[in-house]
Amino acid sequence: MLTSESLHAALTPWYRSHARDLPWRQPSLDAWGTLVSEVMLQQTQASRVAVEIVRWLERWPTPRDLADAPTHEVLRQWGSLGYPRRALRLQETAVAIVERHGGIVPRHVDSLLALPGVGEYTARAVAVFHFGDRHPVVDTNVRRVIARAVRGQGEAAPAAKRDLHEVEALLPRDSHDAAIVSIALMELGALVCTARAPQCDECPIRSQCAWIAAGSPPYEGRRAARQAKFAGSDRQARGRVMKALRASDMPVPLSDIALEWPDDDQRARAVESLVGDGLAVREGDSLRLPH
DNA sequence: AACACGGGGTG
DNA sequence: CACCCAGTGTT
Repeated sequence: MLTSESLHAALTPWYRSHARDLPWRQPSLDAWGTLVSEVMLQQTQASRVAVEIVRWLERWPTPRDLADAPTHEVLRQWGSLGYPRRALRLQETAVAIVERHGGIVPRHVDSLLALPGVGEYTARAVAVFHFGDRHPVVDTNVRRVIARAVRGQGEAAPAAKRDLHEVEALLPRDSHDAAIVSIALMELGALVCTARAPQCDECPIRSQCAWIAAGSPPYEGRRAARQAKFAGSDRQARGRVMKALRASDMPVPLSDIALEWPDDDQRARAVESLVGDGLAVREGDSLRLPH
């Protein structure tokens, strides 16, 4: 049986001895650095973010710095981290923080949630990991650990609002202890209770795990949607166009873009959607990054 | 609730 | 090669 007390008791020493040394875990990191890290970590692996976050914060250490940067440089620096709309939203967030909060990252979840590109996960991650407030922080790792340890299921069901309440019920009363439980649940999901081949032998909550108790049965319930194939997709086409735009200091002729992605219909959709997203600007017969 | 949205790591 | 990744916004 797993309680908030037993969970905290098992996770705290495990986290202390197993936590990875990642840039966003430096106690000296400020709220802005934490926020930028969390945005980069949205759907991008920690190992890749660990490299880029350092360079990013050296270049734009404060919201004001990023707010004042040329957008084409922001998109170039974002590079191949993926989902470049995040870079646009991050700069918009920097502007919003300057305009609405005097350049200071807000502390409360509601204010954080109001920032572009900041959702349920990111808002709480900043409020908890930087400011030390008490909130459930639910990412894909936490959903999987809870699915197994509490519900005895091999994988997480599709994300839902109820996940927040389920995790909230497992948090210790003390906000500092609650923050440790949250970060440790995420680390456990990343290192031990993994999606593919969980290392149950190494797990600090093995004795409390409902999935182990049930004999580790295969998952029967409704699965979260699988991502569509990337190769040959519209997403890949967009990515290829963006890569060409990042590589050039000048507007890129559409005829050159055609060499990057020969399929006419798909290329047209990619260019159209990138322009619509504000990631690219048409200039005559060329395409360029926004200024 | 279901999709679109990058690109790379991993078994 | 299939699956997965510290999610968010839109429909």
